[in-house]
Amino acid sequence: MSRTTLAESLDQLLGDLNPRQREAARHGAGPLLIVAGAGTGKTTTLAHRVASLIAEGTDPGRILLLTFTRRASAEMLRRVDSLVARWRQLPGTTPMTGRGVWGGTFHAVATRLLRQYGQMIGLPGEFTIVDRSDAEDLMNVLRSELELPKRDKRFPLKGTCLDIYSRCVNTQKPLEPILKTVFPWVLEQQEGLKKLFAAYTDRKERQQTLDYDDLLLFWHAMTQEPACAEVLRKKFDCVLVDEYQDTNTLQAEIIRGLCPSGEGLTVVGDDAQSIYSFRAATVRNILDFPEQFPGTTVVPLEQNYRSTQKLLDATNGVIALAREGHRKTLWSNRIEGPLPKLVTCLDEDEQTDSVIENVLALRETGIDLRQQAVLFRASHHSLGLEVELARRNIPFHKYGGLKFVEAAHVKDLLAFLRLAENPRDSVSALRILLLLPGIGPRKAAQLVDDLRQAEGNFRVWSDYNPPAAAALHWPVFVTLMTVLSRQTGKPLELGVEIHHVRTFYAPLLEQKFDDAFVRTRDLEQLEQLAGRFDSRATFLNEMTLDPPSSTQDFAADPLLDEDWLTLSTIHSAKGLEWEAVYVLHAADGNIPSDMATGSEEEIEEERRLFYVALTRAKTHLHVMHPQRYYFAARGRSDTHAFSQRTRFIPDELLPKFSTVAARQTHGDRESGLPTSEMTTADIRRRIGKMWA
DNA sequence: TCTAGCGGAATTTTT
DNA sequence: TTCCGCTAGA
Repeated sequence: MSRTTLAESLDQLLGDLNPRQREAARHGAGPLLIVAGAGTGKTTTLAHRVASLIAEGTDPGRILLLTFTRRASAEMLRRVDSLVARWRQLPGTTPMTGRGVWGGTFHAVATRLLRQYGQMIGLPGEFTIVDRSDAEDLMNVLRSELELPKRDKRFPLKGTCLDIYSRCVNTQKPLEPILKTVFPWVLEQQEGLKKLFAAYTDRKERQQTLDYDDLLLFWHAMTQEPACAEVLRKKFDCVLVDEYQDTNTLQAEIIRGLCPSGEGLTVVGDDAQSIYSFRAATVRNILDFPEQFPGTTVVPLEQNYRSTQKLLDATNGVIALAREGHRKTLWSNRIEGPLPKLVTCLDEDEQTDSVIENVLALRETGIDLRQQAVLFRASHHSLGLEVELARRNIPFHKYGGLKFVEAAHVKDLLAFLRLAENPRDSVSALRILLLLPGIGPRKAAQLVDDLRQAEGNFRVWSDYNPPAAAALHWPVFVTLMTVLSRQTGKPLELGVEIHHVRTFYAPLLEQKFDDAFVRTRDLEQLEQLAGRFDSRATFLNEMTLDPPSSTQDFAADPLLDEDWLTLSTIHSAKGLEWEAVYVLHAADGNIPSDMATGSEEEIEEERRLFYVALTRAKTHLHVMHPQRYYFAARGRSDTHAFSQRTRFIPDELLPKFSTVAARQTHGDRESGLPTSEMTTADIRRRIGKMWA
């Protein structure tokens, strides 16, 4: 193909982009930083860049595309694929495909690379990954083995220990400064913590498990070791990183290890949307990128394609009050549209009613539930709304908060499979053994040790003489584990394996939980889901790295044509957009959260979080502010406190919103009525008292 | 090994 | 207020 034709075809491929976006997509090999404001077509630009790299002859298998979530990765790869398909139809182009691009989250890519190259650093290929709560359990076991709580009653809890450990690893800083700045109240426990962390590292090594941090840590180690680094560097020609503002020190160092000079490196992000510092992400990565990589080209994207100008005026106003950051003012061609609404409600019940009324009203005008979303700071903020939606039969899907796989019964079931996959996994082994009646921590620990000495052959357990309470279960259990371990006979299909586990586990589940019925259904669904995976190892991998966010996820496929409303934490809503967005609880204490008002940095992060929430909306934005909060115990007390509107919308920003009271936003209510001190919630509470 | 009871700490966001 | 974890006693 001649040069001119290639250039012309590329022009056609990039035809939909604006000049800035095109510059980013066509940029050469030098380090590139795309500062992309909310809704400025970041995904489009990145997808076009990848597609045009492929069009110009880069092997897709030599492109690494790191995204923040699996959802974002799938979307990006889908778009690359369709762009490449379009390019193929243009005259004179050679056949090619967008398939084979290395895409995924840092953790997912790390897993893949470690399975493939881990042997270089002595890592066995069949390691298993433990999730956060498994890691906590292990921390807890070691904590008591080392008798740390005994020595001093105030030794931090397992969760805190893991937080501290994780922060050290992810910031690549020693324990002491971390304790001083982030966990000052446990400074005295420094020695104990050091011992604990050493034991934690040892134990993971012995049982061939990696936690989330290890995935990054080991990948990082490989990029620092000259021989390994060489291999990894040669593997990729181009590395592209999405949501760069939410990477932490370790991740930034991995990137630098892969592209020391910045050659072939593209990062995209928006410092105004950095919301993951609790995971040790640091905005400095994006702010300092040009200094880290001399010769960086910075391309800012400021034309917003998502929202109306009226919404942008308000969101620009909110973020302009931030203390620092790249100043940029987003603008849009979409002039038409309503002002964003600041809706004051008497209390939470009225907030719920108002949201539902408005959702339904917009649906009447042709905006499906799928194009609307309700966003909130903390997972439990949507509880009241969920109850009411369920009562009214309005389908919804909730993202964020407690994951399906974190539920105890699901963890139990997965533990059987984990142990079969990796008999050294003592956390899973302990978990299962403790399920059996008559077996407590002591016996369980002994059995785990026996298994370790027998090098994972489950038949050592058949010699064990169980206490009477476990007599019935024990032989069945040993047989089950022997079969699952695939040490003898023909391996079973994964679905069949899960079925066997379920059969064994059912009576234990009955005993352990009051709501056994619901939980059994979850496990049935898990069995169904397993059919989609080609191996047990992949299945366990996926369940740890990219767990389904709710049981509804299972149903999502067959019901794709059905309409449902999205409920999501603001964190989980990152990168997404809807026609209409409702932000719940825009009151001080919730936004910003009381938990996060300790320092100015924290408050600034809450402000950005609020900004992320607002900028998800394309046309309709409702910011809800309940004025009254009741103190917990329903029915027992009607004491309440009045709330302040979120400090992120101070008086001077009010003109950018239309301020309405919830009761006036819906229906043919008569307006101008006097406001009673009593609300429906009061009445309900009063009635509730009658049978309290 | 299991359970009841007591005292004290924590309460969010996620790979 | 609730929930967690430790301890004591059966």
